[in-house]
Amino acid sequence: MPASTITSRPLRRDAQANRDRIVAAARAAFAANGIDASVEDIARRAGVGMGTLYRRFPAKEHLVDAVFEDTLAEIVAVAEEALAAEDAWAGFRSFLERAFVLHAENRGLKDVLNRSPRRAKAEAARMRLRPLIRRLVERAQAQGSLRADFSPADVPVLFWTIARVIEATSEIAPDFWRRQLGFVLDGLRAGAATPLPHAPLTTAQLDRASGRRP
Amino acid sequence: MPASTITSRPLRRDAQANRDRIVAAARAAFAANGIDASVEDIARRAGVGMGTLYRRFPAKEHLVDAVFEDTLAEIVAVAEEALAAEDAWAGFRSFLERAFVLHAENRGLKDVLNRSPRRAKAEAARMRLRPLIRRLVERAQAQGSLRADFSPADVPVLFWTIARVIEATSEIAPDFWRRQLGFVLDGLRAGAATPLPHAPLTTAQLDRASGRRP
DNA sequence: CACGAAGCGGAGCGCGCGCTCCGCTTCTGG
DNA sequence: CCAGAAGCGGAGCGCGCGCTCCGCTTCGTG
Repeated sequence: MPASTITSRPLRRDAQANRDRIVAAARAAFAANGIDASVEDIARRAGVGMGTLYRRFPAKEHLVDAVFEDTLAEIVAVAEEALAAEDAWAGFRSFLERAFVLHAENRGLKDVLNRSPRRAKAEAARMRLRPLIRRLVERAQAQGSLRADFSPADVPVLFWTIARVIEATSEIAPDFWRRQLGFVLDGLRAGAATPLPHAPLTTAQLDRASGRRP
Repeated sequence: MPASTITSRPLRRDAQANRDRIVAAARAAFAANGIDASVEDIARRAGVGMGTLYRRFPAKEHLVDAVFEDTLAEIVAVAEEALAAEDAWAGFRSFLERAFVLHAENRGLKDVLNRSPRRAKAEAARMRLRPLIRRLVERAQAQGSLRADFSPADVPVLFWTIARVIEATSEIAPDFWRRQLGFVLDGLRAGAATPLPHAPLTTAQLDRASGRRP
């Protein structure tokens, strides 16, 4: 995987090396400090000046896209693998667990998935994910293991909640989120179901809720 | 309730009126925009200058304390009332529900409860709350309704998670958080219990997790 | 090897934040 | 009623952020 994008002539050798160092530094910074890691910090870690960084990535958002492209693809892959499991409950559960491991490894991931609309790459990933999640849910309900009143639209809500736990505890007890997920999963089994006091979010509501930072 | 604090001579009449308007404006601003509402915005809403505001409240934190004192007391009261219920499960549940209603009504509350250490009033409220929560939990476990492996230290985690849902949805579907709480509560009933993959947080870990903003 | 295109560094801008400073205004007790 | 204590407004400071600009350096091709 030699250069940036396919368009435009290849970069000069030194420029390409700098670009790689910038992406690596950004990956590390975003993983450690979340998406709010400062551009200046990233440039310093990469050993380049601000000008260099901004010629390659005209806005911070481009940098974010470059860094998280792989991770987003990985989430999709995790969902696809989960669909291949014979036991639908195990698949559903493994999708959640593996997706949260990715969150725990990279503090910036939750910001990319939730924050501010028009993050093109993240939007694309969400679109690819949506039908996979629907099938994971419906399959587990058909097998009678997942409660019938659970909705695919509840999955993003699970992400909000567990990501919050990871945010609070990842440096203190990195696996603690598994406990909270345990409580929730116990509440999602068909046998545990009790009538719910509220309907799931509609797709439109979810879209609105996923891009808040007024 | 005439003046600011008992200490020092009473304020001049106009000054006291301004103080009241500042607190009211701050309450509205924090409720609507969270604790990050700007001081300038608060001064504008109150119709006073920055100088006026800062004479009365030498730092934003003092303003926060003044505004949230009542709400914190209310949470404690809610816990005490919940302890008076005969059915321990109903008490536990009603404590959570009423505390989350307060969160939903005031976007700033979660910031006050979680953010940055040494928020004196909030710390005091946490201390008063801790034994009440312990009794709520142990009582419900003794009655056999709450799963035995739930720990009082898991209650703050519930607050993190449901507060996150409220943050995302309060303007879109103000009661939606009740759905997520429903899933979780179903997982907390004794009958739903399945072995958990992680121990609860220790008190020290909770303290460290409750003051993050690096 | 020389020279133009490409790349580079980092000082500095604009913004919004919490907060300060100080010359002017208003209340109130004797 | 009037001095002076108390209160007041808002321009402006320092900070950290994302981002820009431009004079200098380096690459690599003819």
